[in-house]
Parts: sequence; C-alpha cells; structure tokens
Amino acid sequence: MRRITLDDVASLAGVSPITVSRALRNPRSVSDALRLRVNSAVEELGYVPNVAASRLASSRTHTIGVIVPTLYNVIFAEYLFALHEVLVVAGFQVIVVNSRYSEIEEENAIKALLGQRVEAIIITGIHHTARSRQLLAQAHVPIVQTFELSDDPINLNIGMSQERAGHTATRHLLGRGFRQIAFLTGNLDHRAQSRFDGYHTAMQEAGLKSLEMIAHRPRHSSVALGSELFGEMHDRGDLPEAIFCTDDNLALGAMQECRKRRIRVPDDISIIGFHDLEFSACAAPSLSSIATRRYETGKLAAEKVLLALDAFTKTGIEQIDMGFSLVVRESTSRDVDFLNRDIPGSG
Amino acid sequence: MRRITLDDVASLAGVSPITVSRALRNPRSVSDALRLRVNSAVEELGYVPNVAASRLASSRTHTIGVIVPTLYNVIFAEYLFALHEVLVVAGFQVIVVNSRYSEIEEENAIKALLGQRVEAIIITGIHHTARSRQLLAQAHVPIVQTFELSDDPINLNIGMSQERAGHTATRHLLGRGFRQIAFLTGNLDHRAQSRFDGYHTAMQEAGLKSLEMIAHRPRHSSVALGSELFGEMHDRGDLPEAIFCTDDNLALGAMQECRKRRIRVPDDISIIGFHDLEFSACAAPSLSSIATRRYETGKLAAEKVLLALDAFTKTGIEQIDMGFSLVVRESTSRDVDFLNRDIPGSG
DNA sequence: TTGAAAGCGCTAACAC
DNA sequence: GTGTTAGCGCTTTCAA
Repeated sequence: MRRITLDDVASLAGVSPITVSRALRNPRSVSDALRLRVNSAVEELGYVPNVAASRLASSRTHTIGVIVPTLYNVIFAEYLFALHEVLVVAGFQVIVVNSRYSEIEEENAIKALLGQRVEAIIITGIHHTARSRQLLAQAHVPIVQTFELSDDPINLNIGMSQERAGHTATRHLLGRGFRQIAFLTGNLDHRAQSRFDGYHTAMQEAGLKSLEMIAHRPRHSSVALGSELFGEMHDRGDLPEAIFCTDDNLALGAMQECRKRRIRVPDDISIIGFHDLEFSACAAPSLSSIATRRYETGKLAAEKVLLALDAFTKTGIEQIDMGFSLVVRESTSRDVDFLNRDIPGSG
Repeated sequence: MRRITLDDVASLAGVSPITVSRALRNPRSVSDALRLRVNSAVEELGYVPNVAASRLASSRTHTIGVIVPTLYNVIFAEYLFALHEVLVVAGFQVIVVNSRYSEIEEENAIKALLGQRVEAIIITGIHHTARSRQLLAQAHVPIVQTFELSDDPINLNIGMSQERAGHTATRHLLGRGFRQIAFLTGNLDHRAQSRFDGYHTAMQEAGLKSLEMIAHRPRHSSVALGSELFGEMHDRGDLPEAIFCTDDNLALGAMQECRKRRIRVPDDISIIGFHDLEFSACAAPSLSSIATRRYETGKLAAEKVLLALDAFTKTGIEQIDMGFSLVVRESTSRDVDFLNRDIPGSG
C-alpha cells in the first residue's frame, strides 16, 4: 500500500505541493485559510513527511552524530542526556552509535554517520584509526573530541587530562602514607590506560614499584568485576594498603568483597575510585573518588557545535580543559571511625 | 565545497553510475576489473554514499526505530545491546530515541521514526497516547511492545507480567512471616505502578494494609535515591520488617543507609529488589531480587522483527511471556549469618 | 502569498 | 556484465 505523500495532501487540500511544504515548515509564510486547509488534510490522511526526501532536496539534515564506546557505563548516559538537552531543543536529531571500544567499529560508525550527512560529529576520545582521522578531517563539519585532551586535536576538543587525574588520585594515597598501592581496572581502554600512566608516574616519582599489583581484565567495569578482581588479588595473597580503581563501580565491588572477607575499609585498606558516580557519596563507607564533569562536557560540546554551525566561517582548532577534582571521603580516611559517628536524625 | 557523488566516482572510473552503485552494494555482480577501478576511484575521492538518496530511491531504509524511556537505567543498556547485536549484524541501522518517561515525548519520537520510514518500531511498554497507538497501528510496519504484557497488543508483544512479579516478591516476604512491608519506588512509571499493584493485591490477600508505607518520589531510580528514601522513612519513625524496592538500585541504597544507621540486614530488616542487576549477587549482604530477562527480551524482539520483515505477509498479533524468577539471597534470609559463614578461598 | 519547473543523489526496471 | 531511462518525495530557485 502506497505511502501518503506531499502531493496527496496537496490535492486533498486543493493547493500546490509547495504550499503544503511551506505550510508545514514555516506556517506563518502561508495565509491562514490555506494553512487550515493543509493542516486538516494532513490530519485526515495521517501524513508524515519523508525525511529522506527532505534531506536530499534541502541538503540539510539537522542531524548530529555522536559516538560513544558503550551505553553500559552511566557516565555516557549523563553525557548523552546533556547533548540531547541542548541539541534536540535546537531542532536537531541526535544519532548515537556505539563503538564498543573498538577503533574498527568506530571507523565504521564514522562512515555511517558521514553517509547520513550529519552536520557535526561528537566523538569520545582522541585515538582513532588513521583512516578515521582522515575521514573526520575531510568531512568539513564540526568535529568535537571529548573526555580526553589531545596534543593534536582535529577541530574542537573538550576534555580533561586522564593522566593528571590518575596522578592526583595516586598522590592522594601516597600522601596518606601508603606505599603498596594497587591499580584495578576492567577494560583497559585509552582513558583507563592514561589513568594508569598517571598512577605509574606518581609511583615512580615516589620510588615505588607499581606493576605487579595490577589486576586488569578486558571486561567492562562493573561492581561484580570489582568484587571478582579484588577477590582474586586477595586469594593470591596480595593485600595492598590501598587500591586505585579506574571506576567507582570497581571500587564499590572491591569494598563489598572486603566486607565479605572481613577486611575493614578504610581501617585495613583504603580505596579510591574514579568519576564520582551518584552512589559514591552514599556508599557505606562513602567512597573517595575523582569527580569528572560528564554532564558539563556534553553540554559544552553541544553548545560549541551549535555555535560552529551558526558561524559560516570554518572554526579553527580549540581546546577546553574541563578539569576534575579530588573528592576525599571515608574510604581513604583512616582516622574516621565512620560507623560510630553520630548520624543526625537517626532516631 | 561540493560533496563527492556517485557520478564523480563513475566518471573517474570511466563507467556508468549504475555500475558504481552495483559495485558498492553487490560487488560480485560486477566484473573484477571494473570493481577494482571503482574501488580505487572511491578511495581516491573519499566517496561516502548519501543514504538519504539511497533510501529515497530504493524505498528501503534498513532502519529500525527503538524507543526507551531512559538511558540511565542499565536494564535498557542490556536490552539495547541485544537489539544491536541482532539487528546490526543483519544489516540494519538502529535509531534509539528516549521518551524520558513522557507519553507526549513518546508520541513525538514515534512521529520522528515514522518520518525516517523505519521498517519496524520496538517500543518499551504498552501505554501510549491514543494518537500514538493510531500512528503505530497505521504504520504498516512490525511493531513490538516490550517489557509488559498487554490485554490488547498492537502487533507483537514480548514482555512479562510486572504485576505478578510484584505479587511474587511480596508473597516471598509474607512467606518469611513479615507483616509490615514497605514499598519503595522512585519514578512511578507504568511498570513500577504494576509492581505496586501486585504488592498491593498480595498485601490485601494477606489482610494487611499497604499504603501508608509507600515512599515514592518522581525521580529516576538510583542508589542515592534509595538511601534518601530509606533515610526519610526511618526519620519519620517507620521501620518496617521488610521492604520491597521497585529496583535493585533503590534496594542497594536502602541497604547502605541501613548500614550507616546500624540497622542490620537481614537481621533487623529484610530487603528485596527488582531486576537482579549485575551487582546484586555480590552485594554484602547479597540482595534478593526478581530476575528479569532484558537481554533475552531484546534478542527475541529483534529476531521477531527480522522474521516479520522477511515474511511478506503481514504478521498478526503475537504475545510472548518472558517470565521472571525469584532469586532469594541473604538480604531476605534471616537465618543466615552471612558475615560469619565460611567463604571458600578467603585465605 | 502562491505556483511551475528543475533537480537533490541514488536505484529499479528494463534493455543490450 | 553493463548501460539507459525514469523517478523516489521533497525543496530550491524563479516567476507571477
């Protein structure tokens, strides 16, 4: 059965197709009488414009492509939420593709988005295949690389230094007097790797070895994985004084496993996570972490895209450091007897 | 600057446009010599096909629309993962739109997807505006409603009885001998409402009151919210014998708040969650829950869509109950002294 | 304010 | 195996 087209609406309304098109896109450019006729014809026929035709004819797609590595991690949900908030209101459609942490899939995603003639691409990270980089650079649309800072941005770059953040977390633990500090990670993607680099540097600066305490495994970060990894480490007879987890989920898992094994946090072991997820403040004990700005990154990326799309001049290279901050809580505060403290209102 | 088109590739390769089209879509339908010429021309020019043109010309979009209420909840990440796994391999693009739990936004999402001429729509839930239902029914593409079971499915319906699940969870608590059972929820969406209905019925059947123990608030489920809600309930002087949380995140938050307030789980209070999220088995204490089949639901929905798309006959109404299961763990097992039990390998 | 003509970039159908 | 022709459904000129 044939789909309803603009022509169908036009003949029912007794006007020309172009009038229908105008009435729908810019109602005020058409007389009241015609607009009403058109609208009722649209209703009656259940007409829905074909965006493929409209994109082809107008060469504007009003579509922005976003590439994230995964949807399992809530940080990307927060980031996407911000992107949507800005872009959808501005009349753009957002196409989200996930690369599953693979540069090959990322390249395919880029091709798919370019095939859709997206008007901008917002991509997670700064590491891409050579071909991906070339495609992005030649696409002649605004490109935003996020979550990391690049030495050589393609266009816009809004992120933070993962390495400095890893360094800061480790320095915090060192400052507490710990010398045996383990690094726990799931999927060792580029950002986790940079955090590790920061950790490694800090350990070296302190004259300490780091490598043998690493427990990583190529699986996405989760509470269950943190619990597993900590358990295995402990089973091997390793019980470090402190652990830096690449992710709060891992840290929570490690804390729960500690509890099962009657290892007290922070008395027997200190734990710091990464990202300062929503649950971290209310965990028991509350979890120290590095707070990152996912929402703000998404918001700014979207706003920069809108600006670049407005300006007809090609925007040059621009880099914005969103920073991060250390949040110290109970899990790395040896002196706090958190379970015995007064809790207001706990009557 | 002009975009590279099929014609550009064709003239560079010295063949007709249709040959390029064929070489790209079905390489084996073209002689080796021409295919090579075409491919190198594509490379040289950096040609990327315009999907809008291709969709318009072929009237096939190879696109499936998916509507979910949120990306914040990991159950939808799992579901989407399964959908992608099946559909992308089968050569389809998946467009994900989120309705933010609003039926109005859902209606807009449906219109947007129909405008894209998606070949099927997979939508979360069974409650839609009248107009949405009409649009879906008249779309003449396979429609799958998921996560709930409808009395009147539009087309395909793959879900579970949220009400029976809520009933089962409550019966479990009643079976443990509890009479004061609270119900904790964040966003009271339709599915949470149905779980509440099941809880309410079970309480009534047992001759118990339910309503005054409800602590709900229109905010998405999270560990932090669970912690807050439990805290407020406790501050009001309510300490039920057991709590049924609409979501494992809330349950975990409640458990952590219990710990802070030195209320023992399960000794002083029993807690059961919903969905059996990944962390629930490794929580300390481990969390009882209702296991739901998000991944399988997504996989089956995708497979059914592919089948319906293959069959040229319009598929009729079909309903599949994915079921659920009760998972009893420490958080509702009063007799288990979980902290003192032997843990294998905890040397 | 409205309409006619042309074309966006690709593919279906049919020829050779 | 390869090419020709026509047209998908809309919007952009340009003209009235």
